[in-house]
Amino acid sequence: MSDNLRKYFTTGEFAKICRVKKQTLFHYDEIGLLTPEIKTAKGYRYYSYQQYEVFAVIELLKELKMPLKEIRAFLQNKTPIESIELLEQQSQLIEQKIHNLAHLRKILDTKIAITKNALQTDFENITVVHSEEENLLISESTLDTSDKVFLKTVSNFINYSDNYELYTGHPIGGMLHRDKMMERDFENYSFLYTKMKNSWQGENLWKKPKGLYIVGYHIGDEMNIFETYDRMIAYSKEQHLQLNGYSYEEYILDAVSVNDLENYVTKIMIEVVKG
Amino acid sequence: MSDNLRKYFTTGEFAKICRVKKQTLFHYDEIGLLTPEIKTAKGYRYYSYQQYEVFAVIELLKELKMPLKEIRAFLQNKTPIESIELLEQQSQLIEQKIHNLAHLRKILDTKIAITKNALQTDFENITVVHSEEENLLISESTLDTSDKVFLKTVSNFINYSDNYELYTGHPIGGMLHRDKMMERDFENYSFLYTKMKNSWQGENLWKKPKGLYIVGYHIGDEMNIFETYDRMIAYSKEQHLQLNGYSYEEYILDAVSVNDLENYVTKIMIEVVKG
DNA sequence: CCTTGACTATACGGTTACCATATACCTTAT
DNA sequence: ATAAGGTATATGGTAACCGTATAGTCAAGG
Repeated sequence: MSDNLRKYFTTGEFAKICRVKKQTLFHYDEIGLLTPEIKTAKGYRYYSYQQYEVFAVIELLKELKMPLKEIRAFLQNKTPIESIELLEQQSQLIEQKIHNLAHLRKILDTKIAITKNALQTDFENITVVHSEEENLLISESTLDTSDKVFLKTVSNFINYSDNYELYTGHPIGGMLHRDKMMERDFENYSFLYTKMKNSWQGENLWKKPKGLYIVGYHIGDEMNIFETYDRMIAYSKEQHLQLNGYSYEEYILDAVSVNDLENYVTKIMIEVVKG
Repeated sequence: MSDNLRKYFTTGEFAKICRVKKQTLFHYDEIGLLTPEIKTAKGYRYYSYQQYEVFAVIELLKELKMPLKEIRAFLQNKTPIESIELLEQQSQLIEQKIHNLAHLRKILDTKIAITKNALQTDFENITVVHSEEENLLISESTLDTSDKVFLKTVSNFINYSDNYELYTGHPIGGMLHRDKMMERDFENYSFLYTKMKNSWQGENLWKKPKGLYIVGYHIGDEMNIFETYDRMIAYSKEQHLQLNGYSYEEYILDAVSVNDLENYVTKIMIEVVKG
């Protein structure tokens, strides 16, 4: 190795330090992102160990999803002040990302909890349970709307809950009024809803009342949900319970945890009173 | 719209809800990741609003850098138990990512602080400062080593500090012994170092002693660093200060914040005693 | 000094997850 | 019935690489 090549890494060595493929360094050289400090007449590349710092910054910015072109533009043309500005922006961005990841984690944990719960449930049994008050986020009314308006409402609802980071992993359910149930108009939901953390206060909030609910599970296509409603209504009569307010329907096993429509499970909770 | 197409979104509508391009949904259909619930004879796609939940999960897993193929495999072939397992893994993974991002942020903030500091510094002035004890992580000895061994040591040092997440954004500096300074053997570092948080305890720790240091700044290529050393040594004589222990050299402006080698700035701190 | 084995560079094709655009077709509102 | 606007398919392009083949280079040992 000629004298002025001392203390320089070859591409392979430098790649090992950086924990990337040689290819990646070739690529970075090609696009002018990170060129070796020395390039011999024969085309051999030599990197100084100080260049590792540059590589580390590239990696960092890449991790934050900045395109290589932008990283190059930044590295090629900057003053210390511009550099500080960019780095401060990125620092902020990291904070946002952490926040976002924490939110994603909450969603995952909710989904896990719901699925675990479903696994311990006997879907054949109809039961009566006492439920505490719950906070629900609800859509605009979807009662007796045209399909078009219904879709618009769904769309608004999803966007709203996404915008305000209100989606917590709980499924989007439907509220069916007792009257519609009696009319066997099972698809005519009054509202869509999704569960909120109990502390949340805001617009479009619905307090699902505390009290007695008949709980049943419908397995398979929602098309046939009337079958389960029939069983539950029959049960209510046996138990001398009167339907009251709304029925709350939500998937507890869906495409995320099972394969076929036949295995989907919808939980149905109908508000009732003794009488 | 035929009767059984009611309450379904077209590709464009669904794309809007999902905040992606239609193209993306075409793509997902093509690779069998998310196929619309209904496809007419004419090839028109219709998505149910429940499919949004599936899309949301896909997005989430994608965010965690899972390849679409794997997401598809997961969605196509699973039991609730497998599903829970995977989601729990991902939840863990998010924790790691958050941890990692927090670390990246620390690195950024350190670099910002260093650069800001540099901007307020007059590089022409040589000063004497009293410095408190500092924790440094140091490499194996690089004194009088061959170039090859030196490079191996650098490589080990970088890997070590990366492995243990000890890289905090502080530059990798060099420690030059007084004797080598006097011999004008300016490239013969005894150790490489990088600054640690003061709380850190572990192997390869060096306590940079508290006491007096002559501080100077070298602008440009390190090749000519002897010029700055000469000025500093002359200054030490004027001030009746004796060189003692080591000189600590580190970049405070490098390729990350300035463009050309000529604008790089190396901070030099030489341990001294009155005498 | 020459050979040998390990390493290097270049080139070319392939991959993933899309985006843009052109063309032809379909739907719905008037 | 027609126009406006939305849809599907096809094709080509992009980013940031990875894999592999080929040929050239280096450096250590005999």
